[in-house]
Amino acid sequence: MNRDGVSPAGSASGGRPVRADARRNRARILEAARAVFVEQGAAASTETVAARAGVAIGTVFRHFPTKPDLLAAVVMNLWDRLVVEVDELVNEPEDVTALFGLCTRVMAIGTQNRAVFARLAETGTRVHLGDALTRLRPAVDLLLERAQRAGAVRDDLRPAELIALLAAICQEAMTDEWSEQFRQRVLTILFDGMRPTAKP
Amino acid sequence: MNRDGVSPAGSASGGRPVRADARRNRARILEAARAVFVEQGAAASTETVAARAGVAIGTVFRHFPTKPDLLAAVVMNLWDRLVVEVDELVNEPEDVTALFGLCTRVMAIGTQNRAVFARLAETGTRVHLGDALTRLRPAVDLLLERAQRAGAVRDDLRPAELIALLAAICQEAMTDEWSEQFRQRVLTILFDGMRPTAKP
DNA sequence: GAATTAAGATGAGTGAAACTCAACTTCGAA
DNA sequence: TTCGAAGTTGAGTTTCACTCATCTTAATTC
Repeated sequence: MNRDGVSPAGSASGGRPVRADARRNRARILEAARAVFVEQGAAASTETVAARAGVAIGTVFRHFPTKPDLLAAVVMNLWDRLVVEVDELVNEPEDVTALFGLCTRVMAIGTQNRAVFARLAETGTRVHLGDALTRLRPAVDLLLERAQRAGAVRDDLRPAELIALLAAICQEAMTDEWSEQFRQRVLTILFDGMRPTAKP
Repeated sequence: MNRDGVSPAGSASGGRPVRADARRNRARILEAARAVFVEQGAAASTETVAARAGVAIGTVFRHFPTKPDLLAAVVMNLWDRLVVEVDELVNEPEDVTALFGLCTRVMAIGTQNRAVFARLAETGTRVHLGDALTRLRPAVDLLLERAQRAGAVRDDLRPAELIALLAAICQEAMTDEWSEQFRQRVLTILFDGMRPTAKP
C-alpha cells in the first residue's frame, strides 16, 4: 500500500530523483480519481480515471498497482491538511486542552470531505482512517502527556486507545453523515469519558 | 438490501407462502457463503458459493441480486443470536445497569464472529453494523430509560447516540482485531462518558 | 549539446467475475 | 390430476482489473 499521498519533494528514497513527468502524472491521477469517485462512486472504472487524468490506463497502474491502492492514496491525500493543523496545536505549549482541539479538528476535516468518504463507503470501500491517524501518533503522544500532567485527562488513558476511539467515531460519522449537533453530542460523551474520574 | 437473514417463518409479506425449496436454498446459500468467505475472504466468487451450496449461480442471484446484498445478508445473520440475548436482559427489570451489559454483549458477539468480519473487512467490505443494531432500538430505548431513571446514566444521552457510538467502536474492534484487554479499556472510557457528570 | 540509459508511458490484449435471461422444472393449490 | 406461478438452471454477455512488449522521454555523462 502507498503511504504518501503526493511525494512532497521529488526523490525516491536512495536512488535518483523521480522524473518530473512522473510526479506531474501522479498528482493528476490523484485529482482525477477524487473527482471521478465523487461523481460516480468507488465503482467507477480505472479506465475512466485514466481518461480524466489524460494518461493511459497503464500509467495509473504503474503509480497505483491495485485499485485499493488508488483508493487509499486518494483518501490519504485528503488528510494531509490535518497534519499541518496539528503541528500548530503542538506549538502552543500552554494550551493544556489542545488534545480536545485535535479531536475536534479530526472530526472537522472528516466532515469537510464527507462527500468523498460517503461516496467511497457507499460502494463498499473501507477507508482505513486508522492508518491516516497513525501519522499523528507523535503529536497525540505529546498532547496527551501534556494534558495528563495538567490533570485535564485521566492518567490511565493510552494514546493507542484514544486514536482507536477517534478513528472509530470519525469513521462512523463520515459514512453515516452525522449532523453537526450529533457530532457535538457524541464528542461530549467521549470527552467526559477521557476526563479524570471524579469519584474514586 | 435485504433486512432479514433467514425469513423466520415462510411467507413473503402479502402474497402466498414462500416455496419450501426456495427457503431451503436460501438457508443453504447463506451457510455456504459464510463458510466460503471465511476460507477465501469476500473476494471469493459467487460461482464458488453456488457450488458449495449445491445450486446454480442463477439461484444465488435470485435470492441476493448483488454481491453486496449477499455479504450483507451473511453478516445480518450472524447478529441474530444477539437479539435473543438482549431479550433476556430486558426481562430483568431490577437490573439497573443492564444497559452496560448490553454493550458488553454486543462487543462479545462481534468478537466471536471476528474471523468472518475480519475476513470480509480485509477484502474491503463495509459491514453495516449500524443496520444490525437498529433492530435493537426498542430494547435500547427501554434499558436506557431505566438506567437514567435510576441515575446510573447521564440524562442527556439519547438512544441514537449510544447506538452510533457502540456501532462505531464495535466496527473498529472487529476489523482491527482488538485484544480482550484493549476492548475492556475502551469500553471503560465509553461507560465513564455515559455516567452522570460529577461536577455540574 | 549529443550520446546514453534507465525510468516512465502506452494501450491492445487477457482472464476472471458479476450479472442476465430464455428455457425448463417443481411446488402447492384446487 | 391438472394448472399456473414461483423457482431453478447454466451458457452467454459485459464489464473490469490488471499485464506486458514496445515505444518515449527526462535526466545524467563526457
